[in-house]
Amino acid sequence: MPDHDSTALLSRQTKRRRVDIGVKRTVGTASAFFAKARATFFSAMNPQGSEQDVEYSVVQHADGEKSNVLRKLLKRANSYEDAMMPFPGATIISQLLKNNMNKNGGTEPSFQASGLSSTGSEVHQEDVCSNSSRDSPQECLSPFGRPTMSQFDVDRLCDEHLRAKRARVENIIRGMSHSPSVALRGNENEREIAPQSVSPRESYRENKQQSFQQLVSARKEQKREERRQLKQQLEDMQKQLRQLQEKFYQIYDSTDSENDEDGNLSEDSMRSETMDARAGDSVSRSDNEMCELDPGQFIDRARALIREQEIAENKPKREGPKEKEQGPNAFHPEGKHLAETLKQELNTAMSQVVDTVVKVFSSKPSRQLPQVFPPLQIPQARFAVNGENHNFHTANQRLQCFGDVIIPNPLDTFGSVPMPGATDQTEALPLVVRKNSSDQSAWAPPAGGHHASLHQSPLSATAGFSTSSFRHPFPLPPMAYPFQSPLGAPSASFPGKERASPESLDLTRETTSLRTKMSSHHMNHHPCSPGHPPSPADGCFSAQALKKEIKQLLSQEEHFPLLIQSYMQEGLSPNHLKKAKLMFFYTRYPSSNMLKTYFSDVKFNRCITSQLIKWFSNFREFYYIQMEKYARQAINDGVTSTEELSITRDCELYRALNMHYNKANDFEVPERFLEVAQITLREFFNAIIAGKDVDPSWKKAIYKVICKLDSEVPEIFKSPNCLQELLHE
DNA sequence: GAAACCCCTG
DNA sequence: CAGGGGTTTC
Repeated sequence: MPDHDSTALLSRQTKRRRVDIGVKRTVGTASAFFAKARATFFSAMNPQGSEQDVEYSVVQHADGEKSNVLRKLLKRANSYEDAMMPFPGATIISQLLKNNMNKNGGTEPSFQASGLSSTGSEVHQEDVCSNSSRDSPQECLSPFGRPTMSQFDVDRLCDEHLRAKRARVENIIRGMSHSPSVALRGNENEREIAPQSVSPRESYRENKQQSFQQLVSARKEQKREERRQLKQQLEDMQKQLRQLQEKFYQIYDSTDSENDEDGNLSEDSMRSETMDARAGDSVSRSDNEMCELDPGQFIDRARALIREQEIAENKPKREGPKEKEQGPNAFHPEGKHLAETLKQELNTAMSQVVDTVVKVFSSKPSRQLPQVFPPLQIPQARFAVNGENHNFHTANQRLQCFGDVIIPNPLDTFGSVPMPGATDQTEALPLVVRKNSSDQSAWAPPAGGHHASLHQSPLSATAGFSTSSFRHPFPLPPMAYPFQSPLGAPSASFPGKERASPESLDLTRETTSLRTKMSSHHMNHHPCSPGHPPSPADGCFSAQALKKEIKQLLSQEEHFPLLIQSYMQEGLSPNHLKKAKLMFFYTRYPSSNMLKTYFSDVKFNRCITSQLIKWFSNFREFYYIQMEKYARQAINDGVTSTEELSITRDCELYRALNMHYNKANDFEVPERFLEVAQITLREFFNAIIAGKDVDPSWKKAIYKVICKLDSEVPEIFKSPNCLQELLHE
């Protein structure tokens, strides 16, 4: 027997790994992480609702400003905390007292408007006062501008002030630990403590104010704590972003070492090519601003690139022809284009990460920010393109060039990013996680629209469009994330999904491979903007240009073996499974070398090999089970001669097999398979008739026969796109 | 002893 | 279809 199988050890090793790699766990952890961060974030930011409105209006409407979102958020977290705590020793109580005194002075129009901005020095004063008011009461009062009081007045006021303060402190404590109603009763008690300090009417007003202040204060304290947590989490995110940056530049350099010394240079050169003066200015300024903050700088860079891409998109007339001419031109050497494409793709993906992080914070509108914080529309804007959209092309290039391959995003190397649960993903993920047809419910975005399919195209998954990536803003690493293209049952499985994105029908027939439709579907249907119907332009791109670029890319393979290899799929997709099943019609016992030949788009490792072998092992298992079953059935039916056993395309056995390996029945089963099946059936029949089935290993003899009946698998199966070609025939 | 294979289970 | 335990083969 040839070495068909290597499952035992390999699978033992790899399967354990698969279990550890579980997507769900990663999703869940990341989800929890960011949900927490988001909650904390909003809690901390809510007090500044008005300012935030402005901020996120900018985020939504001015793409140019989006680049700074995260940095601003980080900055705000800091500045807000700074404003609240100008001095480490400033106690919350002293702030509360200060607020009360401001109230009494009638100088505080609103908490948000002036409470923070005007408190710096006053808080200090209050702090000093609370610590040393007996020694220098005037200092406490000086902010109120009454330096000419007599000593008696000063003493009296100070005394009153201290008593009132004590009462307020007690109230504050009560207020912090009781409901508002309870706090109100506490205020009433306070009147007994210091009834003589103010008139009943004033006292009532003051108490009212105080109760409000207590609520505000308690909330402030709570928010401060949350803010602290947020800050910590943001720091963690910064750290992760820094690592992303490193990886980014690492890849960046490797893809563009031709004319660039480092990532900055290459980026600058890119920018100079496509940016106009205005945008260039802002980006440069942005970059300068970000020099102090690495992750922020990184974010800005990624976003600036996106912006320049968008700017480029707005000039299709100028940019399109230019792109097309540059390929053949000497101005752009062979491969430069690919490098550019890859760079843009990298940048796009990076900014998706950033967008996703921001979106995590923005996805859950808070009470205070009901409408001013809509979901970002970045991805859609980015992919709502015309035929010249380079970015879209690059996205599709990957999908097209490698057919059903899951192209690991260059961000793969972010596997080292210490995301919780995101272990070193170098092996395949769960082989075929879901079935195409039976799992449709998983595809359809739930009513909410926010828990869209977990099955994303590699593009959308890594680009941060999807809920899945939404849950792990840092793209699920290398993740040979199964590309759920329903090629297996195109006609059957599509309608339901297409309903959600009918615009994908706009795709030109030329490129309407089902896979392309799927990719388009995914891109159009990212849940980032559930309430925003995708633009009809989303699915419209130039098939010609696409094909051209695909050819160009393919022709450059030999120049970029490493790049191409890095774009090879690290996992097996449902389409690979379907392909394997079709191949089973030709070969029941493929060697591992053969598998490597016919699955050349897969980056083979032990796991992949064993996985494929296991697939065929499972195919054989089903095959032989059917044979045995049918043979026994024939015997029971009174068949006595193998001559009576024949397999036609009408017989039950064939239908069962066809249903299993060719479910959609869109592949014409080769005649040879019928012959082999018939031989197998007769082998089983004869063995059973001869009573060999009493031997526990009686099937082995049959296996030995059948394994010699393998025939050549057609060359077309060596093509990564063989499914499209086969099914179009 | 490792690899290949078989068988069973979920 | 994946996983794992048991058995056989080399």
